[in-house]
Amino acid sequence: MARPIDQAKLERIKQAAKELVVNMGYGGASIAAIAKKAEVADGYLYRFYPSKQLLVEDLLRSSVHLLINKLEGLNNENISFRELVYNLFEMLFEMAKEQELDIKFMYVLMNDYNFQVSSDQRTQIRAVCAQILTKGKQENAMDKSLHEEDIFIMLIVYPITLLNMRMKNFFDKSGWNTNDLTKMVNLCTASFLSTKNQ
Amino acid sequence: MARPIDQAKLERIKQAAKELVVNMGYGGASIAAIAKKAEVADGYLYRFYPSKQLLVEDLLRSSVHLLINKLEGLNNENISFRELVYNLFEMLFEMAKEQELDIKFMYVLMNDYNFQVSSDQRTQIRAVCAQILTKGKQENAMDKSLHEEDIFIMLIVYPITLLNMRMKNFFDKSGWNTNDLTKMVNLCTASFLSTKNQ
Amino acid sequence: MARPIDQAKLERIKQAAKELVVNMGYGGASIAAIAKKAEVADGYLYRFYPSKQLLVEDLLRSSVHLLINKLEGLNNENISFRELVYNLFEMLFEMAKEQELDIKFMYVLMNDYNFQVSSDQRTQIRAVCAQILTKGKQENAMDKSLHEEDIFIMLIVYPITLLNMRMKNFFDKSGWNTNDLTKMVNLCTASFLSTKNQ
Amino acid sequence: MARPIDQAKLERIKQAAKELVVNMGYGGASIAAIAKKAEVADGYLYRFYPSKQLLVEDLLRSSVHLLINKLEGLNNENISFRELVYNLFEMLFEMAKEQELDIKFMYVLMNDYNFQVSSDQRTQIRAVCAQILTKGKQENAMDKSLHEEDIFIMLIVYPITLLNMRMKNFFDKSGWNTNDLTKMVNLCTASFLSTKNQ
DNA sequence: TATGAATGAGCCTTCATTCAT
DNA sequence: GATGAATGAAGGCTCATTCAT
Repeated sequence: MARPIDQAKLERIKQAAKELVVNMGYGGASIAAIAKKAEVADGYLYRFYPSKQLLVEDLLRSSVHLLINKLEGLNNENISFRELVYNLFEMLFEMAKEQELDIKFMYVLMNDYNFQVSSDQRTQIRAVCAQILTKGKQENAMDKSLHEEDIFIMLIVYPITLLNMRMKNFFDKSGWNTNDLTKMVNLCTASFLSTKNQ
Repeated sequence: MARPIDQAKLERIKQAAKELVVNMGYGGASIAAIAKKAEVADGYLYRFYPSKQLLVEDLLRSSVHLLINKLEGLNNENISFRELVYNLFEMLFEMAKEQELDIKFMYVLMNDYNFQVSSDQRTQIRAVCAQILTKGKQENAMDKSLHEEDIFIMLIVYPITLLNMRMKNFFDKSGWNTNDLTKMVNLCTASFLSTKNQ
Repeated sequence: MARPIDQAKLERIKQAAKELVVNMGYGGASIAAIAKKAEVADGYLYRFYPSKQLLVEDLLRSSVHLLINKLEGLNNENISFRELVYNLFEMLFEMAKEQELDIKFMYVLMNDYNFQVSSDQRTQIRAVCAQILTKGKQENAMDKSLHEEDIFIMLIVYPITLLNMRMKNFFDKSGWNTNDLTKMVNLCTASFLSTKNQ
Repeated sequence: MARPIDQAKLERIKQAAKELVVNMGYGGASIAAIAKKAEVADGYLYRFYPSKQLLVEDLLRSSVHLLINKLEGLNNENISFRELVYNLFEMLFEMAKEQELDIKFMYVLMNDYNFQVSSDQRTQIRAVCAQILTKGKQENAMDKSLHEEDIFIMLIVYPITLLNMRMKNFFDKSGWNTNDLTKMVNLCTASFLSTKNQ
């Protein structure tokens, strides 16, 4: 009977919040700025979220959720370990293009003092890393001494960091191509065979 | 005459600012809190810095400067590439203990959106990475295809990230020891030999 | 046709508003809270009242109206002055039990700075007080020097204040009984004979 | 070395707060309005009080403290019970002229939903009332059945209510004089002899 | 008729910065 | 030089009110 919630508005709020957090940091993403960018009334986002903190937490959760889903999808495919790494990096490359905002957003918040990936999502991530670790060891593609955190760093942090360095032009390089992809896969898989070659 | 006193106060201000930024985030480190911790009047730091932003920028610059110096020092020693990596990581491990504040401070600010490593320091870092790259290639310890940014990521970002994961207890691991050191050196040097082993 | 439904809803709104004003204060009684408690849409009450202020004013008017009615009823009975006082206090005691809400509501709003008993109701109250005054003087139950406001204070403000002190547990007393009633009547009627006994 | 706190500013803040609470109610006394009236920067009062609530609580406490002091002073004088009542009312009459704001302020807040006289001050008030009660009974000026709360209502609430009615022109009467004083003393003392005369 | 989505003014509060002393 | 009193812009958030449906 009343007019229905305009989902587009909520979507614009989320989008605006993400963009502003990415471009100005959490502090720079003021409620007023978000509302203005979303072309929405100042206090409107409080219809959906009880606080700015929780809005951003929810967005982080969504972005991480997206990543976890893709990760789990890849992990369930019946492919070799090397292919897994390749597909994973390829997926991240694509995300960095098609969901650039999500990648940047995660990058910014994973390192922000006020935020943390929630403990249940951390558990999920850890579980995937553990499965990958097992698979890698079974295929002899991975040194016995490695731990989940090594997987996490090399398969997630490493590519995301590199992509962000490129996006920020940290070393006068920007963009990426198939060569980068191959090189990174090589570097990564080589790292996992560490002790074998010492 | 009054100089020594001033310097001590300035030093206290810097220390207080670092500690508060590390422990409370940039937003949580209010001028009033910094001044109180430094036992100095609220407005006093404006004798040295025109704004809070510039104070913190200066501190970041100092911390990065310290890191660059150590990096250059290591690079000038007449040692093998593997030893270089070992010494570098060892140095970072020690910094993480003895200058935990600097490590954390850099970590917090390198990813904060309001701050950036200055372009001249970025150039310096790049230069050191380039030298290390050259050395590594000369010694056949490094694949031809590698680039300065790979050096940077594997030699700087990787260990700092891991140390921070441990400090933040991301995967229920905290602290680090010599085993970690060896493992990391192995992983890192192996990664640099990537294509060789494919 | 739809009228009965409307009336029920309006009644629920009024009741909810009263309860919330009494329990949370004017500020705490938000339109949203009132609407929710009344199980009615947020904007619905604007069909009946142009503003929250006017809604509450109307409720105050009703409560005062109820009181005035009872007052006038008592005054028209053919009883002695002392009986009048007794019946009046008894009536207030009962109201405080059966229409606790109205008593509290009046108490809260009569002293709230945003509200005032309307001047016509003030006139009515004054008229009743004047009649009681006349009756009292005729029966020699009341000193010549007394004025309508003395009637008002002793017959209305005094018992309501006492009831509220009891309800608020101001002096570790709560509740009231027939003893209190008799005592109050005594105190009140005695006060009206003031100069006689000096 | 720094400029000293301008006590006049703090005083202006208190005064402005009191005036606005009295004239607009707690809700109407916005921080911005208080600051403007006090000719002081918006957030300045937070140097002295941690919140608006606590500012007003402090002011209430001061006003009540003033009243309690005067009450205790009167109670310690070696005078008859009737003189005590007379002096007390006279004192309130004077307060209502010279500290009109304090009287009004107390009146408004004692009935405001968000405030209460603190429990220690309530204890003090009760103690004074108890002493007066004892004195009155010793002098046979007071019925045995009376309680502290009767003292409080007749000696404090009654005159303050009347003064406020006059100040608000509730019944087209304003101001007060010696006649009122005498009349009120009579009424009050008579009320305390209630059962004697039944 | 009745709903509740949407608005935006205004609230309390914080804090970097200025400047009189 | 050094202090800290004082400022005021901006922040997050609430809520009475409007109006499309």
